[in-house]
Amino acid sequence: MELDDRKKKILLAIIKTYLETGEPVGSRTISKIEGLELSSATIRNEMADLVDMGYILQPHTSAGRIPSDKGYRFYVDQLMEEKEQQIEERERETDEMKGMLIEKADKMERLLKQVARSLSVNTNYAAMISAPQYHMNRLKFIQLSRMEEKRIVAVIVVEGNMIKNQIIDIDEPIDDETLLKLNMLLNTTLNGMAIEDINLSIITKMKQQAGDQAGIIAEVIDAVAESIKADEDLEIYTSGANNIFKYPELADNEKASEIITAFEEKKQLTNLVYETLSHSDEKGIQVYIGEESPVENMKDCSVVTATYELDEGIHGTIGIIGPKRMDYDKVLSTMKKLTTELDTMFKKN
Amino acid sequence: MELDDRKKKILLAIIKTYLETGEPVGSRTISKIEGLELSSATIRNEMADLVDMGYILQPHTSAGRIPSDKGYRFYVDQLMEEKEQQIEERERETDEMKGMLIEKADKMERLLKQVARSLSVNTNYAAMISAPQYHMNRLKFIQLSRMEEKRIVAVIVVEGNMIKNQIIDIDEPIDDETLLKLNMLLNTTLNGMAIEDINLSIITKMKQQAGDQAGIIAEVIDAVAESIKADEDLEIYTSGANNIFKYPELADNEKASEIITAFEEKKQLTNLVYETLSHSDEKGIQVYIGEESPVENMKDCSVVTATYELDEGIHGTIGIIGPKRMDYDKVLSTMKKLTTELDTMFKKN
DNA sequence: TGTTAGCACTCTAATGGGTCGAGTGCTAAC
DNA sequence: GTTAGCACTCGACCCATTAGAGTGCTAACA
Repeated sequence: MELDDRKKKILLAIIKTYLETGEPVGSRTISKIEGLELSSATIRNEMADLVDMGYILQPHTSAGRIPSDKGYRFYVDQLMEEKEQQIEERERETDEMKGMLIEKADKMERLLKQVARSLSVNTNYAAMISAPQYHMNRLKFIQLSRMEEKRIVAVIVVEGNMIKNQIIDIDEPIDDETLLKLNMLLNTTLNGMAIEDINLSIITKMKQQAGDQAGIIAEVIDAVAESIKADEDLEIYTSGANNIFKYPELADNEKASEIITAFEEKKQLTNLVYETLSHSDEKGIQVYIGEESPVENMKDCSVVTATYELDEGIHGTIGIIGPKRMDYDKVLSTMKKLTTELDTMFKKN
Repeated sequence: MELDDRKKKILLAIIKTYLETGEPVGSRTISKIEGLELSSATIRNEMADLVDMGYILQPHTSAGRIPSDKGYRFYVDQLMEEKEQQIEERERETDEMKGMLIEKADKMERLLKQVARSLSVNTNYAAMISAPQYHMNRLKFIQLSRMEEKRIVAVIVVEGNMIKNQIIDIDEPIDDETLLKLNMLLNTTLNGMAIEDINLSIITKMKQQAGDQAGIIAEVIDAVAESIKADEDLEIYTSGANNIFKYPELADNEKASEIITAFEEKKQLTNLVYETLSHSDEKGIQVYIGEESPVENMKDCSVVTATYELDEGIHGTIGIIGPKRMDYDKVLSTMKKLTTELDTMFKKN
């Protein structure tokens, strides 16, 4: 069977009505509301077809219909196409929502928290944001300083001005000259290098150049290298998890517990971020409906994600988690505006 | 009316039974279980008295009784006294729960997360832990390095080896000599000082000593001072918030939402930490029952907190949030063990 | 051949009565 | 002061009934 024009119209009408009311919609409702001017009986026949084709579901025999995942998918794809075509309109809207953001964020962390908060407050869904991923990025600056006699602090700055610290305990004191030499060596060798490209052979080469294979210098170099390579946990900030209680279909104990767990053990969200980043070239915004979700605990939700760009090659992810009958229209707009705003904001800094 | 010995016994029996079953307990239950050997009728009379005195509640006329906040308070106080007296016994137990903790934590952050997790998993309640407060603490080391021509990175180490970073943009280049001088000045002036004691007059004095009231040096000194004084958000890690869904009395939408919100907007937990720290000299562990809770959103829970000591004057807080009918006995033991273990662990490092 | 009116049918949600059982409060006797 | 005994209360559960929304099917219509 084919999804002809009339079926499409009816399907969209069903979904829109359901998004508004949250209740199964019957044939009479559609027959009245539409510009289609068809009787409820006709609608019923078409609806039966749509059920067969898997776009809508019948909770039980004598109830109305609700959209299936496939139905939502159809709706969202439709919506995305429309969005594409009204870019000029967006310009205007961007101004309207300026107030939505972000007073003055001195620190990245605070900014991210604010963004998450603003997202959840504006949409009434749960929101998350990941700190930008600088993993693929280049070293910019390394500095070792002696803090105490047998203790060095290493400061490592990465492109994008993110800073790592590491305190290194050494077995015997190190003199100023050696420290200076070591600083020079580290900087000349490593600056400008991608973290990924730092490997054992480079480290060995450094040790050789330092002329000391076994002593303190090797020790320090190893510690620095380890600290550089150390996989930082991907920082993720969340906001508005409590919003899920506003939607009865998510608010029962079991589902709520699953979602809350996912939010708390950021690990699952981390997967979501990686998944999003790996697809980020395709399109700005991605929508995962129900079973499509890459996060096991969110199979009953819809998840909308987008990437923002802090700087060449430094990406982060924002996401919204809500019920499947989410106001996709609003969420997509909000996401699009927000990412654009973030992008321009970062370009300025 | 007075709480005589028999009433106490009955009250305790009621509370213990309720803690086990979670259901209102009737007079017959008590009359059977007890070593008191009283008939249910007698128990009933005593129970009526206990209701009058506010230690227990009657959900409705023909139901059993449940403890009131006042009742729980009585029970917990009782329990705390007992705990005091069995310190020697604890030695043995400490071994048993070694496995509970903590493999090898390279970073403070990871350690704290592990502790929180271990707490929530072991107790089946929600858990939180605050990073140690180093606010009242002393500066140990300051280092300015030039990163780019007009950009300096400041590294500030505080007692307890906690590190702050600050990138400072300056208007014009700074030469090596000045930077060195500045480093010396900052370290000689500020090292060993409590952060609290750094005030405007000290900063002004530094500027005078540097011999430059308006130029780059003043600029840098100001930036460093600001960074030192900047109030870091108190870091709080949580775990097992989803545990609240295991307790029906907390799992309805409204209450769950409140608790989850408190966990997510760490602000309320911050209050809890401050409250606990301000009382920490009284006693190791504190129990807040229902209305006693300093956190508005947790009026339906019980909250158990304790402080740990990382180093002289550096304290943190751990907390457990659960239903009022919490297994106080177990929670108190776990807390006590954990704080001791944390204390010794930090002493070692 | 597609559309529609009509009607029997299905299923849920809501309502109300009836029963059961746990537990109380009170009284009278020990 | 303690206890046995008993009437009473109240929620939990079960069941039958009803109302209403919505369907699916058939037969008639354009």
